[in-house]
Amino acid sequence: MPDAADPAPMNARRKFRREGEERRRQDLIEATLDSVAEHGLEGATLRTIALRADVTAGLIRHYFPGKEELLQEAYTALVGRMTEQAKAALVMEDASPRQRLAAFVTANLNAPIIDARVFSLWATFLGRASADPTLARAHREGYLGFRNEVEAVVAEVLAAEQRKPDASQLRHHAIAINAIIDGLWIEGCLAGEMFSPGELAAIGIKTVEAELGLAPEREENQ
Amino acid sequence: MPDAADPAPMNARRKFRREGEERRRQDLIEATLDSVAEHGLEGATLRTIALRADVTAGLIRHYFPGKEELLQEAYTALVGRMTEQAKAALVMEDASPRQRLAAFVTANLNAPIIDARVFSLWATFLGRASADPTLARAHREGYLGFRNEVEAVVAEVLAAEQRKPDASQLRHHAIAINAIIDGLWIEGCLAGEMFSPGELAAIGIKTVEAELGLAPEREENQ
DNA sequence: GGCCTTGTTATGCAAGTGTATAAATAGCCT
DNA sequence: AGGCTATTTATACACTTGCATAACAAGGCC
Repeated sequence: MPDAADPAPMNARRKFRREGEERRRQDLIEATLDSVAEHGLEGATLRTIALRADVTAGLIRHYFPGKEELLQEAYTALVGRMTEQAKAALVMEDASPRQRLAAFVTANLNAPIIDARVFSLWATFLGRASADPTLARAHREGYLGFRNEVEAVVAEVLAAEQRKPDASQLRHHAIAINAIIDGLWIEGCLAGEMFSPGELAAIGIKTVEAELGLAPEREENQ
Repeated sequence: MPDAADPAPMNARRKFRREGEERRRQDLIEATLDSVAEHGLEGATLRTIALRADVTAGLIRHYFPGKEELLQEAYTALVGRMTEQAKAALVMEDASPRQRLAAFVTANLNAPIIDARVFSLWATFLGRASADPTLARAHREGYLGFRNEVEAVVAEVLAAEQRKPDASQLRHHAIAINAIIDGLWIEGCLAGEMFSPGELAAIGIKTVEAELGLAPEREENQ
C-alpha cells in the first residue's frame, strides 16, 4: 500500500552501475547488432538499442560520437567475428591439405556460421555498403582476407598433388571456391530447413573438389 | 518584375496531370526502388519517394494502403523482374543443352543482371525478410523458380550425355550450380572492377561444367 | 567519512515521420 | 460549354527520431 508512510520517493531515479568502458562499448555494440537483426536499420533506434543494453539512450552519446559511428563499429565487429570464425577452422595440425580444405568448407556450411541472424545482419549492412564507403571498406577487407585464406589452402592442396598452377589459375580457383561457399551459405541461412543436416557441407566439398579437379575420394557413381 | 500587376497568384497551387492508374502505380514503385537503393529502407521516406515520382506525398496513400504495402509490392516487382531476366537467357532455339547452360551462366554474370543497384536492393530487402513473412515469401518463390529452371537445364545437359542421374543427384547439382551463380553474382556486383570483362562468366562456366563432370571443351591445360 | 570525478540518467527540442482529412482542379461526359 | 467525379494537392496532427544539455549519484581517493 503505497501511502504517505512509504519512504521510497515515487519518482525514484533509475539505479545504475558503472561498468568498465570496454565492457559498456561491447554491450552497446551487441545490443546494436541485436536491434538491427530484429528490426532492420530503420527500426534500430537509439532508444531501442539502449533499452536492449539496459541503459538509457543518452549514454550512447557518451561512448560514440553519433549513431552512424555506432553502426559502423558494430558492422566492423561483425565482419571481424565472421572471418575469424571461418579462419579458425583452418588451424588443424597434422592433417592433409585436402582434409583441411574439407574441414574449412564444412565449418563454413554449418552452425554457427550458417545462422539466420548473422545473415540478416550481413545483408542489411551490405545493402547500405554501396552508399556508405566506410561500410564498403569494412566488407572489402573481410572479403579479401577470406579469399586469400582460400587461395592459400588451394595452393597447398594442389602442391600436394604435384600440380603447379600459375597465379592466374590460382586466383580463378579461389574466386570460384569462394563463390561456392558464399552461395551455399546463403541458401543455408535463408532456407536451412530445406536441407538435411550435413547436406550442404557434402555438396560443398564435392563441388569444390570437382572445381579443383581432384579425383573422387572412393565411390564412383556417375 | 513580380508586382501588383502580376496576374499570377503568388501562392499558386501546384499544377498536375492525371495519369492512368497503372502508370502511376508503376512510377511510384520505381521511385520506391530508387529511393531504397540510394538511401536504404531507413532513408526511403514517403516524401522522398513522392519527390522522385514528381508527386506529393499524400498521393501515395491513394494507391497504397500504407508504406509497408508499397515496399512489399516494390520488392515483389523487383524479384519478378530479376527472375524474368534470368530465365530469358534460356529461350534459345536450336542450341545444344550445353550451349544453353553456358549462355544462362553468361547472362547471369554480366550486365544488366550484374548491377550494383539491383544488388543493393536485393540485400536490403533480404535483410528484412527474416522478420517480414511477406518479403520472405516473395524471395522464396523467386528463388525456387530460379532453381527449378537450373534443374531443368541440367537434366537436359546430362540427358544429352547419356547420363541418367536420379532425383537426388539432380537436386544436388541444381543446388550447387545455383550457389556458384549466386556467389559469383555477388562478387561481381560488389567488386565488379576487380574482374576483367567476361572473366566471371568464364569462371562460372568452367566451374559449373566441372561440377557436372563435363569434359573440358577443347584445350586441356592442367 | 566526505569529496570529486565522470559515468549515467532525465528532460527538452527541433526536425522529420506516417497517416488522416479537407480543399482544389483536371479531364471526361453529355 | 458546363458540371461531376475522382485524382491530386495542401494542411494538420500526433508521434518518433537523433542530439544537446543539465541534474544526479556511484565509487575511488584522501
